This record gives sequence, C-alpha cells and structure tokens, in this order.
Amino acid sequence: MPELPEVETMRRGVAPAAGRTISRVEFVRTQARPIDVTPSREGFRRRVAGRRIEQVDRIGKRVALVLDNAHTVVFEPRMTGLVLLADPPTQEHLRLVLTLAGSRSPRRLLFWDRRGLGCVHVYSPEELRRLTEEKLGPDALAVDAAALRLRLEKSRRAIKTALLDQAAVAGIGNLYASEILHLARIHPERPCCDLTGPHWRRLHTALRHVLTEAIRYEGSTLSDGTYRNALNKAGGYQNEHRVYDKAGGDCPTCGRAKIVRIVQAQRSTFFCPRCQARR
DNA sequence: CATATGTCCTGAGAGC
DNA sequence: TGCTCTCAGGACATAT
Repeated sequence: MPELPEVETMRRGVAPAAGRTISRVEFVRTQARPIDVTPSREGFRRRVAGRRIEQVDRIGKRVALVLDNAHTVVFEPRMTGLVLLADPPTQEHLRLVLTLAGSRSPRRLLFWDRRGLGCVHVYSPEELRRLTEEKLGPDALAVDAAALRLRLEKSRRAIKTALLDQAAVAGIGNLYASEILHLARIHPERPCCDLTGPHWRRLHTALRHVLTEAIRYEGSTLSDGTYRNALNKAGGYQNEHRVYDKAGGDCPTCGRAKIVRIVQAQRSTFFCPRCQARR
C-alpha cells in the first residue's frame, strides 16, 4: 500500500543514513521466495558494498540511496515493504540488511517485506535516467496544474484509473486516488478527456492538499497494521480518510449520501455519488 | 500506440 | 474450533 506519503515518511526516517558507509550487504534468506534484486545479488553487492550513502531521495513510490560511485540503490516497497533504520516488525520477513560502518547508531538499514512483492535495484546513472525520464511521470508533488492537465487530458481512461498510472504522474496509489477525487468533487469514472478547466484546477488543489496532509500525519496504516513510520509507529492519516474503505458510511462533506464502493481495473474505488456527480 | 487484464505474494477475515 | 476461500493492490508482462 505504500504510496507517496508513506514512502516520503520512510525516506525521512532513513535520511540519517546519509553520510554513512555500507560495510556489508546481506540478503536474508529465511522465507520461501527470495527478494528480487537487479542486477544479480553479486552485481548488487559489487556496486554497493563499501560505498558511502550521499543522499536519501524519494522517486515516486520508491526510496533511493544515492551512492558515492554515482550508482543509486532503489527500493520498491510495493504492497508491504518497509525501508527502516529501526527494528523490523518481525525477523521472519526481513529481506535485506545493509550494515552501516562505524559504531554509532543506526547500525543497519533494512528492507522488510511481509508479502515479498517488493524488490531492490542498483542503477547506474543511465539506468536511473531511464527510470525517472522514461518509465515515470513527474512527481505528484512537483507537478503544477497545467502540467497535470497536459499529461492526462487526452486520455479516454477514467480519471481514477489514470491517476494510478505512474508514467503519467508518479506517487498516487489506490487509496489516495479515491481521497483526492472526493475532495476535488470529481466522479471517478469520468473520462479524463471529459474534464474541464475547473475540474483540473480542483484536482490539482485536492491532490496537493491530500498528499501534504497525509505526509504531515506520516501516512496511513490500514487495518492490517503493516505500514509503520521510521520509529515503528503507525501512521495517523487513516483517521482522516474521507471515503477510502468507508462504503455505507455518511459522506463527510454533504452528510446526506452514503459512500459507495465500485471496482475499476480490479481495484476498489470509494466515492460519494452526491458530491461527485457524474457531471 | 493506448488501454485492459493476469500475475506475483501473505495474512486477515468471512463463512461454514 | 478449525478449516477453506476470498480479498487487499503496486508494478510489470502480456494481450487486445
């Protein structure tokens, strides 16, 4: 589930590792399916071991460690992954340990992933450029209203589905897409090419508002309890959700309609049929 | 090219 | 109680 706000919280949690040297790379193999690594484990170790972490960045829903050899370690948490300096939720699902040289704390940077859908890469500058410039759109918090519109307005897809496309705009996932569209008062099934100027302005305002608020609350921890912030505490934004997983509840905006759940592209969408009328 | 669908995975919760 | 089944969704491969 980690989307932009959760991954930004992870990035901030891991930021103290900047300036530290990675003395050891250890792929933990206690579970059935080992973590996906590119290039190979040996290639990863060769590029990463002994390097200093210059900087900790976020690329959409990924956490990036910029190394002093111009390579970049990129973690993809996907559904249940966590990048941590603190103790992991369980030892069982620990996937990767980067030991940090020296005796001061923190001593390890960890990748933990209960479901094992996450992966880790180390990219050369050219490989990183391919990711950021060819595979991903601009970051959802960096894109302005005009650029947001320009990138989506020709699409015939439903706006909800289009917001999940990382090649259009990077960082928005299933939870925040519903939250953003509710605040923007846009029906999730409306085709992008149908939206008008006021829609795009409201969408951009809502997008910024929801994502920055969610970062302020350190993300959303859902009922499965998987997502934790850097101090291994739950996020707080789940208590601010307007519509996500609230089917049958009262709309927090109008109070006069019930939140509805529909399925788009095999994913749940939640919205208020009254506030988010089809037109 | 744009868009749609199937797949990976584990554990929570539902239903019997 | 304990079993089986369904479902959650990020990113990518494959299909249309």
